[in-house]
Amino acid sequence: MCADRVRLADVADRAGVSRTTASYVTTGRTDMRISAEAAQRVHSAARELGYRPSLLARGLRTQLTHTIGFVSDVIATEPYAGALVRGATAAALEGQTLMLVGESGGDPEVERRLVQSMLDRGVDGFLYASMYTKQVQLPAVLRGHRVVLVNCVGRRRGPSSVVPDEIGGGRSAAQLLLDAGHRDRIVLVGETPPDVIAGRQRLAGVTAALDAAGARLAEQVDALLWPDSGYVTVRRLLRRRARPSALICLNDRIALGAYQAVADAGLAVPHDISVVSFDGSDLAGWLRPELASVAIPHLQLGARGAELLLDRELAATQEQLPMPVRIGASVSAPSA
Amino acid sequence: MCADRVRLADVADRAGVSRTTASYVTTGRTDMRISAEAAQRVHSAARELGYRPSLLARGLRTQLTHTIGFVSDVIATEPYAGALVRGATAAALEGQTLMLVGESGGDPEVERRLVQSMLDRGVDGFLYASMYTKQVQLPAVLRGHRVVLVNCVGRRRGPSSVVPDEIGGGRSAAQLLLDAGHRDRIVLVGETPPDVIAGRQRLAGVTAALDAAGARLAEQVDALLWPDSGYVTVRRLLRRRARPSALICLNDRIALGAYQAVADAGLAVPHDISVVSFDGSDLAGWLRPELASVAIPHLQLGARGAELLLDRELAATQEQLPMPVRIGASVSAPSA
DNA sequence: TCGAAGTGCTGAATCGAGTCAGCAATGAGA
DNA sequence: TCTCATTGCTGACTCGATTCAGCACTTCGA
Repeated sequence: MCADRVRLADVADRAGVSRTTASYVTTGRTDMRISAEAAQRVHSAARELGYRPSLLARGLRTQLTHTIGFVSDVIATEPYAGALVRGATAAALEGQTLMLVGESGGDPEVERRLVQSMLDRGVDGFLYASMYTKQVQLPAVLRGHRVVLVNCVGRRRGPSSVVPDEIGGGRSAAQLLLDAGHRDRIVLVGETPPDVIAGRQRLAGVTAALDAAGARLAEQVDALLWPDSGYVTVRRLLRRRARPSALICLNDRIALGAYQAVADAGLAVPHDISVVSFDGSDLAGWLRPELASVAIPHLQLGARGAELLLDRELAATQEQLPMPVRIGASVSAPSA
Repeated sequence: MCADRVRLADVADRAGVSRTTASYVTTGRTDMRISAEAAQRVHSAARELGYRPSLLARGLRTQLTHTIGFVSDVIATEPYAGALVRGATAAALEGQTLMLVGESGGDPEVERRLVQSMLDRGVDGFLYASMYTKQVQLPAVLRGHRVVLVNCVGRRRGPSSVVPDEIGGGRSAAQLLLDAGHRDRIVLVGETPPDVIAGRQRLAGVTAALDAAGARLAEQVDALLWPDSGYVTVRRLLRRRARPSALICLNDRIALGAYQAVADAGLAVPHDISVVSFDGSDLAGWLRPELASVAIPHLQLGARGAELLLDRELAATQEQLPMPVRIGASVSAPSA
């Protein structure tokens, strides 16, 4: 590319030392004895020439490229999950490391090619992320390599993983409603399929918090994780004789549908019905009234994942990050 | 990393040829004469051993790493722009190339470090993207390297660039309203600062299309590109004696604010007022009625940018991609 | 005065490929 | 029989770093 790259040899020449000495100085090794004067000369030469070591050459020798791979199923479809990538790149950069990004779209064959391509480039490790917190089967190509799972967990005691504390999140959501005085007319809206951990754990957290307070979940109604499904489901709920006093929606898009259904029914949030939700996406802040939502800490998930991966000794840990509550005006005391 | 990597030497040994011959066969060079039989033996050996060339070593020699760098100001804040990254990685992968991703957050110093780090890793070129279509000053470190600007343009005849056809997009938006019968009570909502090309060109396209049809833009009112600003602005608009018959919002979030203001005023979209917008984000599909929106082709921008970059001969071209119209139910004939 | 220990540095090998110049065998033509 | 291409292949160097073993020189104690 740039033919006139400054090499270590150039620095050595200018400093009047051997390449060996120059190498020891630039890499900051102290186990070899170098006079302070010589070290100084090398440093000056490097600065004057604008020397930057070729990480290709260095990586070839040291088997360390200071580059990691980020492999996920889908990034773009989950609009706000870009924050996960962002957190990871930022934390990686902090550790002088860059990130190769790839998306499989859920296709195992694409995933295999992707991982192989990254290995060909000598990556130091992998972040393996999924967009919904779920249990995954680590692909065979990744076995034997440094991997940190982000937003997903392996089957057995596999590699390290970082996930949101969904149970705690569920508790927080329930607590918001309990604090406002809701007791037994609370409905959870959203499906909880077996492989998606998030839903089941949130449900568990909600139930636990309600039980502990002597309250109870009136019902769980299924809904796909999209606005129109939330709309249809909540509209049906509101037509019943006994209207819920509060809804816990499994994500902000369902909550958007719920808002629309509530408005259609001539009711108002939170006066007639309170709503809390999960995601903590921008959308929550755009709705009127602002939606109270238990946030998925995307940025922190990515950042912590990268930190764990770059950590010298990678003990197999399963970390849970807190889900902060995004406060909103969508909760008030139950009416009627 | 994995100590037991299969090297070219292993393949050569197994095939009973020299490393040179093995190299010529695996890289598919034909200018050196190799018997079909020997080539066959090398291919078999490579397949049997599962040989994958080290792109580190190859890159060191050939100055080609099949890796590109993606540098942008902000990715995560623009939720749907992740599609841009996705399009770019997909197109790059198509060309056997992976992408290093970095975000400067708008800080020139971070940007410089980022670019340098990528250069240290021997990237073959750069995609330099911004999240709003604007004019940028190419950072000094990038000068002299292969660069394609994505969603932004340089000052003079600089490197190649790919941007949406914002003028055409403006035309499309206006045409939607013209077709529905709107003439002279159309208001454009959103600010058009000098450095953001998108806004100014959309305005130009809208005006051109209206003029051509003998219609005219009643007014342009400033609003920040967020829902609450849109809400406040549109609410003020609706209180006037002469209500607009249609709004052209500069993005979907402003349109969301507009929807809220319309509902608050006891009016309905599109019966009392039509709305078209720009972005074509998921949000447009979530609103009721669905929002007609002129889409930013994020996926195509990224993909085309990567294609241009990987193209052997990189002539300096300025490409404009069409902005497809996302149809919706937010437009109807003017009432009153 | 001599050897041992310590100091400061360097030559040459290595990582895993690509690449150039040239060598040995074969066959064709004079 | 003696060139002279042509065919098929290989040895040795290179990319730009890291790293090990060891060399020359001083200093110090006996």
